Amino acid sequence: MKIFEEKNMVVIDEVTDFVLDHIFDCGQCFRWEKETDGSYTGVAGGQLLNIRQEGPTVFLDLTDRKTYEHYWKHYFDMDRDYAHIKEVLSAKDEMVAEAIRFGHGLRVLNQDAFEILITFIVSARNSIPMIRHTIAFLSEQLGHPVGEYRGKIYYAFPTPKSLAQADYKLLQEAKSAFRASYIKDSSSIQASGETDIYKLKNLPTEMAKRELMLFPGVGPKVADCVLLFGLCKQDVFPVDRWIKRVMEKSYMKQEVSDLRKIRNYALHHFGSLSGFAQQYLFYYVMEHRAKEE
DNA sequence: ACACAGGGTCAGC
DNA sequence: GCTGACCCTGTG
Repeated sequence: MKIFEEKNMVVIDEVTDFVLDHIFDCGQCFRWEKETDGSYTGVAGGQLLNIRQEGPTVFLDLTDRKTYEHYWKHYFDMDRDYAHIKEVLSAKDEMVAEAIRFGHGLRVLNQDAFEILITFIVSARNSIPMIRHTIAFLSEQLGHPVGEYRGKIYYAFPTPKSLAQADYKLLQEAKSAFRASYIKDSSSIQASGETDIYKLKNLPTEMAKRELMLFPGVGPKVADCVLLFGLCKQDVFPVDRWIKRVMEKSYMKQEVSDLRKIRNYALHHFGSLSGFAQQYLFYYVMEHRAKEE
């Protein structure tokens, strides 16, 4: 992997195990939009970025390499050896091996923990297009502008304080529906400092999970997503309705109503790489769901 | 038209 | 431990 600056771009050459379509389409993030030229534009950590890929070469629309080194490098998890992860997981079973062949360029992004908390509270009993809509609306209404790109203004994700103080009317306009009070109350907890979600990164996974589930609207599944996508914990296995189906069908060979049993089965099977396995499997089943039967 | 499902969680038994 | 309700939108 080589990194250099060229024509006001930061260029990463000879990248491996990296495909933008897999990364942005696998359901871990909701704020990247695909442009007509195939590039993606989005906001993370209060920063605007346009990024595109031509085979093994990735172009980031940044004037300064330091911005990459300081923020985006970690965001895209560039220091991790995905070839090794894929090799270890593929040896576990044929189902995950197939999912990895399909989503071979997937990476688990290191996203902002508070943004992930609110986003996955919104995700409960919701559809992906509606989640994207609600998060975009809240950012436009409550987030501060971070820049303009191709004539469009982009906004940061709202702060805990701004969401805690938001009118219910606005949260209704955002179509957050019955999740409005969860958004407000969870944001209040973070804003008041009653619990600092960012400090949970330093706790063991199980302890951090218990703390997360004290936020209203956060159950076992959302907590696992916050741990995986926002707190750098990979020994988790978020079980949603899609993962439930693939685990019942391809692994446990029976219907399982207790989601904890599915989670424990997967954690035992995939070990410390469970979070990566979950993402490969989720992306695979989501992209194949329409074709079944 | 209208039932049903969509990255679950919570309150009430 | 189970069960139903939850708000709203897209789909057949």
